[in-house]
Amino acid sequence: MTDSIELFTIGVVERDTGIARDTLRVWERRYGFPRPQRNDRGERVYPEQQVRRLQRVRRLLDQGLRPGKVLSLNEQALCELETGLLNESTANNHTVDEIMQSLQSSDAEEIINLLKRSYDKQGMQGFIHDTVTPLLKAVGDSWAGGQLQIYQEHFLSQQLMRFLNAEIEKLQKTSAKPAVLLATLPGEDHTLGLLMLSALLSAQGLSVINLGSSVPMDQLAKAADNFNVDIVALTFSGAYQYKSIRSHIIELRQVLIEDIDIWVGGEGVKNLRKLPVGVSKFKSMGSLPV
Amino acid sequence: MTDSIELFTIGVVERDTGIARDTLRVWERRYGFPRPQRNDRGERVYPEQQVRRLQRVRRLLDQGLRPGKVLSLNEQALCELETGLLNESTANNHTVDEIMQSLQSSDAEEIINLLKRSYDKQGMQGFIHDTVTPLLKAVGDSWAGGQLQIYQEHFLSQQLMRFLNAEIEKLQKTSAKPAVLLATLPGEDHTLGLLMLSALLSAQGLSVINLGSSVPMDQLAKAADNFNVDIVALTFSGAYQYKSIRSHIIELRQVLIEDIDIWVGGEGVKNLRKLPVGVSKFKSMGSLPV
DNA sequence: TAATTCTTTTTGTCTAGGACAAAATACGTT
DNA sequence: AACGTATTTTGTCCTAGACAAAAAGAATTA
Repeated sequence: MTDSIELFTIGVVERDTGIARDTLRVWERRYGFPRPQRNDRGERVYPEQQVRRLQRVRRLLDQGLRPGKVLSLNEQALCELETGLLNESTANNHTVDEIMQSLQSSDAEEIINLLKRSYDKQGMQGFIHDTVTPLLKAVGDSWAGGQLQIYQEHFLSQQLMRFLNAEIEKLQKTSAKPAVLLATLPGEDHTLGLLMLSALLSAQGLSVINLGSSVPMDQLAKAADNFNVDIVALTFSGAYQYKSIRSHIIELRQVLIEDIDIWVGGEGVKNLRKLPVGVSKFKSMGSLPV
Repeated sequence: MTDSIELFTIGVVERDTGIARDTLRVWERRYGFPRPQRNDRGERVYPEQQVRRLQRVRRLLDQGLRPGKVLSLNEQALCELETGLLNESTANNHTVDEIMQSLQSSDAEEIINLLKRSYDKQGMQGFIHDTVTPLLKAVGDSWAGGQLQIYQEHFLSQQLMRFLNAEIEKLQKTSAKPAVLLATLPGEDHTLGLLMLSALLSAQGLSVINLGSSVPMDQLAKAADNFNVDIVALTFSGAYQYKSIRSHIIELRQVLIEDIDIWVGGEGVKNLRKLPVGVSKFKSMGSLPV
């Protein structure tokens, strides 16, 4: 085998980390990291280790930390920061532990079985609240701790999405009322959260129209109008800045007909108090303002 | 209302056309198109019309034409070139027409019914090949022609995803062989294509592990190893940087064990000719190299 | 305590035109 | 027709500065 370390060009790193070229270069200039080698042409080439670290950095940034804080850290400080963000709320949950174990051993079948069993036992509300939510949290922590590969996270997401979609399909009632329009605004990619909500609402007999992620506001308004819904529900992940969330909500309230209620939820709106009239907040997936 | 034309920054154009910034700039320098305006900061801003044309240009490049030929053309010559290459494949398809109509009138129920009926009649292969694929094409054309709202496209995507996921869930067989790993590389978001493929393969009795979109290559290799699959299948949409697809495939071939076959498909690889040993291409969703 | 306003700092995106290798084409030979 | 070589085409990467949008901090109001 070769003992040369694998090296990646800036284009590859851009794709694999989701960080733009220009940003990679300016980070190097400002914070001293990443510090790629150069090939014979004088072009940046990034060793694998730095790419990995960039992926970890990105994870932290997605959680709301700022580049200035994260990028100038050494390895040890970065680790501490990561573990510091681990939520200790790992309330013992047997099912979650089992699923995590199956995930570690790449046992696809077992994961599916465990999910099904858990759902059959708990019903939709319990399943989402007591299994899926803590499971996702456990996955996030595990990833930050380096015990989980990205592909394992992807795999689990896909399994969950398929499972939820399949159940929604079964639950779907025609022309039930009230009708809910579900979406996230541009910049927000968390499809899984939407699906969870969609499943919950469907289970409660509501008619759900899920538009998926990254729907521009004008489109949202048009859709609400044309589908003739009673409620528009949005989710905001923690990465969203609360100030812009507020203004977005206000804007949406102005665009929509008064008759239509607005529901907002997700980590991003947790600390939001005063809301415009006609806007409700659901704190957890369990407590919907139905 | 404002009568000002909508203007897009180079970053947005990059996203919407799949053409890299640097490429957009160098085209401007070399061929004189695109020729964006400048804002007060001196930055390029592209009028909507030029973005549309860039998308058309991309289609032509994807069909094998070269930038030097296409970019220096005037509007009329471009049109002639396009009509010369027009696929006459707009075979009348009643189901597709019906669905498009329901989409226009925002009739959610009817869409679902039509999909189900079509699937029951045709089976998975026929459904994907004769309904979904032409439907997506129709949606694309309709969108390009400005007759369809973004939200309508989103809505249809969600319906299709749910439907396919539900069917896959039913079809799923445990420990069937051979096993296929499914994913797209980073930068490629077209989840729906993956789902279609996943459904087809499942219907043919294969065991499918779908990792979803944007999986870094190293993760793909690890996953293939840990899940012990026989085949890795990737899809590339037309929006993918066509130049880089080949090098990606070659890279993947080097990373994977020889025993594992590689399948590639999607609009992006349509015009790819020479492929490395151990790499197969499936042209349409119907013609899988099983 | 929570929302609003103002100021300062941080951060990502954009610019220029040159350079160069990889891919595609054209040409010449067996 | 198949292959090797020369030429053209084409995409990606470079530098270092600029600047607005976003976020944080400070001060004020309800």
